[in-house]
Amino acid sequence: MINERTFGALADPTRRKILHLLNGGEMTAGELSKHFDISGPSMSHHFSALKQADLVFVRRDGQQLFYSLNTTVFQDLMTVLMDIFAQSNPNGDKKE
Amino acid sequence: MINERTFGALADPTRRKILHLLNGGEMTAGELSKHFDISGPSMSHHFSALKQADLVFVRRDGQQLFYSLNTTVFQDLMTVLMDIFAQSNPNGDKKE
DNA sequence: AGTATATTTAGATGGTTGACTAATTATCTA
DNA sequence: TAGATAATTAGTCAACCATCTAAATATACT
Repeated sequence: MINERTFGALADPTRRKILHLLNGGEMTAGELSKHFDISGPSMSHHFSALKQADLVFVRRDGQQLFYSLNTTVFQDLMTVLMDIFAQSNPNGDKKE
Repeated sequence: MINERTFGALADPTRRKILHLLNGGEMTAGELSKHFDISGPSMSHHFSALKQADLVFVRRDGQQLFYSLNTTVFQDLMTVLMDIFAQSNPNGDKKE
């Protein structure tokens, strides 16, 4: 699920805020855009980045596009970070 | 601990591989560089990015600089990702 | 001091990114 | 079909990023 663009997508604060907003449930592009002082096309660019990063799902209902979190990527991200950071270090194997 | 450059630093595959190598314990800049087909100065640039992102520590011993993982950032990253992705976050104990 | 080794800093270059305005596509309603 | 609304795509531009070579800095050794 995680691809080469996933971390890059997370690197932008606007996109992290979009994801955070989607935490509360799906929202339309327009609703999301209202939370930012950024032009519609620029917002669309961010939505595209999030889509390509597999971080969000999209569905259309009439004129509106509803975005929602792809929460399965969350687990994948955790796994990747664990792989990078969880080390066989002094305390690493301690059970509690 | 996490700053605006942390996610950006993680967005580069070379830097993720550096971090993964450091998982096994501290290594010198030279040792790390041997694992990549990238010039020394470019590697140094990546080390600098990782330092500014608070992802690694550095210590000098003689001519050599030893890099090691800053594992506390791991927890911070987990917390931030949980804040973004974990559905319904009533407690809101954020640590950013 | 002089030389070798380890690493970073400086400067240049091509590619990527984030922003904008203008134009286009998709859909709804009359 | 025409007009309004929602959102994206196209085109542009400045800023940033990853890379390189060359030069500089820091340390060790003789």
